[in-house]
Amino acid sequence: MKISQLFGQTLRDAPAEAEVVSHSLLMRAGFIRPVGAGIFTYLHLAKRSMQKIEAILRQEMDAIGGQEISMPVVQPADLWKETGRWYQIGSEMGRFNDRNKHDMVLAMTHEEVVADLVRREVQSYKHLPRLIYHIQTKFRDEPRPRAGLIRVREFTMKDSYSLDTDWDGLDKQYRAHYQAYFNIYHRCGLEVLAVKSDSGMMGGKLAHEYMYLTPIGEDTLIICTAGDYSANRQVARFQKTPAAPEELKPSEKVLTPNCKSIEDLANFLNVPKSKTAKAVFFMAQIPEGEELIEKFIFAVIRGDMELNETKLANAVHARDLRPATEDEIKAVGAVPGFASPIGLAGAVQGRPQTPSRYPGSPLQIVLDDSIPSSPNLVAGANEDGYHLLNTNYPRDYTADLVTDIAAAEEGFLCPECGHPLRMERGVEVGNIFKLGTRYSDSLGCTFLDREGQPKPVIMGSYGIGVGRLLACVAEQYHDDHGLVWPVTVAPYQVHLVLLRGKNTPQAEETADKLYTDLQAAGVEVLYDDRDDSPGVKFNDADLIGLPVRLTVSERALAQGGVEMKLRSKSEKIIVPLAEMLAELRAALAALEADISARVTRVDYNG
RNA sequence: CGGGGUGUAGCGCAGCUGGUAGCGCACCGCGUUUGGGACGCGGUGGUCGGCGGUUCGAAUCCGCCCACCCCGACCA
Repeated sequence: MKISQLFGQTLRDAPAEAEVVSHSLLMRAGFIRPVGAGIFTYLHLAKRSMQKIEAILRQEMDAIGGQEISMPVVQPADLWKETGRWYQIGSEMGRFNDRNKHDMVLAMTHEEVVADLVRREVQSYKHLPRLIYHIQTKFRDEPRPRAGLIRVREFTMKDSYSLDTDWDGLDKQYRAHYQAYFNIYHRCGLEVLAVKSDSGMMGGKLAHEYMYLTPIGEDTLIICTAGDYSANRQVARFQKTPAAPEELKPSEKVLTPNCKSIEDLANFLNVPKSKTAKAVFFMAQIPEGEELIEKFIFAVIRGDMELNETKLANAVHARDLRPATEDEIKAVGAVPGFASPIGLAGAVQGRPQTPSRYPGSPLQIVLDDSIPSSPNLVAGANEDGYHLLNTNYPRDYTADLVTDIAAAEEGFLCPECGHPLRMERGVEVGNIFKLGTRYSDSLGCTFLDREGQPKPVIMGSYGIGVGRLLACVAEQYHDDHGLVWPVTVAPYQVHLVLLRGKNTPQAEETADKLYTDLQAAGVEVLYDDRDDSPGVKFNDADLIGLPVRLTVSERALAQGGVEMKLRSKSEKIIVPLAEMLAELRAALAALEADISARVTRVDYNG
């Protein structure tokens, strides 16, 4: 491609809204252009890079037995009604009516269509296992698109779906993806970490997210400093510091004016926060059969820890969780700032464990598992200005559920080895899910086993966002002058710069010939044949960031050849024309070898 | 959805004590330049986000709306 012919141009200044470096550089280098919030046009350079990534995706998917298909972006809503997600998913799903007023869905993922396909095609265990995948556009009406290609509304994703007769088969395909995904990222030069994650709206059993660690990431990760454990903070476990055993003391009401926070309370009573119980209130939407029931969730956690909403939502099987309003808190008989389960109807000893006849919403009391093992805690008295000393579970109150609902923090201890945990930010560049029978059950994907018995197909789903991956590579590979693409992702391999001589046409003729010769030899060349000054051309070359730069000029020819320079290095060498192709191939091969060396076996962290 | 911010030429910005819009870059033409974003001369390009109001007169003041960005909520 000649730059003089290239559609679009580089920008000297990035648009003011581009805050993260990948967004800014991809804009300036002429890779992407915004169309709307979270919606981009990919210009030729970006398109080529994405095609490189897609080729890697195809190779790695094919290598683990995948077969590529293509499923539609526009789908009838009926399928989504069958799985219930039409109702579960909120406004992030693009919906519209076709001309016959039928509800239609813009694909935000493809489980429904896959499952529908599977129930039509798979009848026998002989049809399994299979792995199908496609690379397709998806639309999610994200509440807040941001950071250029990192979080967009319309994007291209590779998603694959494994189909198995049993859980061992799923595990096998899951592990195959686990490694294949590392291969994909490593071949793109990207350093990632696989962490255990919440299975969220996908449902399912086990999930990993692949994280590119960066401060601009939206996810918070908990990572063991000794390397034993890593997880998304949403599901991260940790070792809770046990409370010292004590005799249970009788509870006692004390005046605690204006002590509405744990901080105030601990200071006022001069006790550590770990000797207090903190109450947090939510309204949860919980599916019961066909219906959604709203429940008041009364969560209690030791005062030295914070509540983890994802853990709580999972514990009560809530579809949606929001903080309760002050009125809703009062309606269950609790006093905000001075609340505890003690004395609440439904929490009193001897009462039924699942109170439902309460004014307002049904009440569910959930204790963090730190509470039963911590004696003599200070808790609210449900009376303005008063707390109770020495409250003890289950002596003083009951709960519906005791489980881990605590949020991991920097410095907490690793659940595996006890070393301190650290927190990092990351961008999720892919994920793998053991779906199990979530979609097989709701859409009726069954096969007949050897005994002729119907069994549900066991599914897994696995996704990688192509544009986000590209953006993360740009985040990892750039310098002050621009992008520095890994050779495997670069839109072209070589940036050929012509500096026209003022006296003779020799440089131009040489560059033109080199351009056609390299192309004929199968080298991908971007040829800067423009009539611009050297500064402009070099700066653009640095900005676009192709791995190898060749400069044809009178000066270089006078020195006996063409100048070759790697984008990632500062050294320049003069290569005689006769050796150019061989030298170039060697340089590219060396770059490829650097990448290949990164593609290694990764231990499965299940 | 809550909080904050910004909308003036393709991009970056000024103009905002009201008087019919400007700078740099980019772009077009001519000439000079040619190894790190060159220079001269001459040009093109804007319903000042939209609608309504105040006023003799609105980019500027007021109201409503929209878009975009940031923080949070949310998020396979």
